[in-house]
Amino acid sequence: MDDRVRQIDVTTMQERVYQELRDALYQGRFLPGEVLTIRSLAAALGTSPMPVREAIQRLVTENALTQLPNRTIRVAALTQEKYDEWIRIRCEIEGYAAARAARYSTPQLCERLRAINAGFGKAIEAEDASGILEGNQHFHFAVYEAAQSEALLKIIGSLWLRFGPILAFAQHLPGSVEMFRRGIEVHDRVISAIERHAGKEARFALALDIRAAAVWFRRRHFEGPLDKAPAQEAPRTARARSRLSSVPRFADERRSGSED
Amino acid sequence: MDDRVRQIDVTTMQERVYQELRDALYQGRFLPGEVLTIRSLAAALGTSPMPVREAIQRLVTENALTQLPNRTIRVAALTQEKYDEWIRIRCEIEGYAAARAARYSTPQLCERLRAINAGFGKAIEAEDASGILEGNQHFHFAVYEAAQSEALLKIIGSLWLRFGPILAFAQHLPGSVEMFRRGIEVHDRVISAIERHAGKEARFALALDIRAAAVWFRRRHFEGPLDKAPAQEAPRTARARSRLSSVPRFADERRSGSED
DNA sequence: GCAACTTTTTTGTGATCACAGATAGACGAT
DNA sequence: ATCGTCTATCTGTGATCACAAAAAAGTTGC
Repeated sequence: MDDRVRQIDVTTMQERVYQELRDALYQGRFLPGEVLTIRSLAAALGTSPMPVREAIQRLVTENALTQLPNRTIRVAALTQEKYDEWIRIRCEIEGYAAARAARYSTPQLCERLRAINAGFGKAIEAEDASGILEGNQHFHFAVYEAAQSEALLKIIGSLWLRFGPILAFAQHLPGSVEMFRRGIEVHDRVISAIERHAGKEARFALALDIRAAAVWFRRRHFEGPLDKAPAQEAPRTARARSRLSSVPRFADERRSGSED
Repeated sequence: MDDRVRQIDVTTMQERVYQELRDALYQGRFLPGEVLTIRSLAAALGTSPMPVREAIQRLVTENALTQLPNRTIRVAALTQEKYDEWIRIRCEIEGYAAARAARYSTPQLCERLRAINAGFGKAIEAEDASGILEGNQHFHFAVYEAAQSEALLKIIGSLWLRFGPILAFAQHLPGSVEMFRRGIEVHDRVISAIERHAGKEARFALALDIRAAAVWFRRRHFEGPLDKAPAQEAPRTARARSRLSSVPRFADERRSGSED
């Protein structure tokens, strides 16, 4: 009716705080284990503590933040066991999303995915660390959106939230570029499977992508030297058995007479 | 040190409010779509509005409650599409939990599951409506706990939260006893698969259990006459194809050239 | 110099207040 | 009788206050 004024933001303060904290976590602007205080965040955001505490509580229920018995709030820090646990869950759920994407796939979707993956490749060649992470996220969520399930997307979003602070480390680790470069091929596999409506293959390829990155990162992060510095030289090159045809598996998964 | 005093509850008010609301939702004490107001809940709980609003926000992020653009809070109501969507996700995630339970299964676990299922059967024969729901929940969560993944258990808990208000309807629908009686057999299948460490079978059987109940309920609830009364006579008996050997499927799942 | 104690500050939590938007009911004009 | 308006009430939201527990800093005694 009247275009002399623009639409303004009508969302609640709390919602905006929540989104801002969420973005910050996604992008790794907070370190794992870092302590957050309501008042200091409120000051930084320019609001009163009120919206902040509600936003924080929401993030605690999503497991993105942890509340110690002291009631101190920290950014969730993953032990190796928890890490493995969440990775397996991610493979399952995000694999399912990929399978559904394959069901609903269209030529337009595949074209879009290829374009995103090409951009991902460009960022890798340019060694643009944050661009790499962004491109990877972009690709994955393009697949998940194609699953056409709002509920699923929301669940996956809260899964990713846990890995944001950790991924921020990854970009500073040596060899990450080579790691992501291999990711391009796996992404291509995912696209190919989606294109052929091959749900099972899409699921497998996507789980492979998650697993490969997870195993790579786990080796540097958890099994490396125990210094505090997160970006030390990782001595081992360990290129053995990094062909894409076999799925890397965690230790306790070496077949126990069952298949899953 | 001093046993003249007992341990008291040191959790925060907000946490207790959250748990209480959660229990109420689980047990179907709130109707789907029911409007909740902070102040009236606070009065009913005997606290100030403060802890209530935080607890409510948490439940909103879990999708157990919905916040309309008016900012009114309602108990989440599922459309048929959303219902189907969530059921499929449940099959996937809870099926995965069953597969993991099969991996870690012990004779003690199977014994326990059989005992729980026997209790479930007793409640059915006694036509004890709330006992039936409780027994069913008990069985399912015993399986999920056996998956030995805290993270997974939490996710599943929030999935179930959405179905609490709906399940409360189910117990008043005619024919629910027969429905649950068939559930006993499926539970037995689940147990058998877990006992044999057959992950794939456990996953399948558990998904079957969810699907069978979901399809049954969907028919009465969404496809029935559109009167407001939730517990009217369901005219159709529709016993066709209710043998346990075939998985009931939703309309859009009749194979589209892909498998998932 | 170091340990134990005391004081001060900081932190999360709960209650209360203030306010704007929404809702419903009463009232009045047509 | 019906539609619109106006008012009174209710609801969620944000800010501020009050308080107890914890942490940090300072102080004292040996």
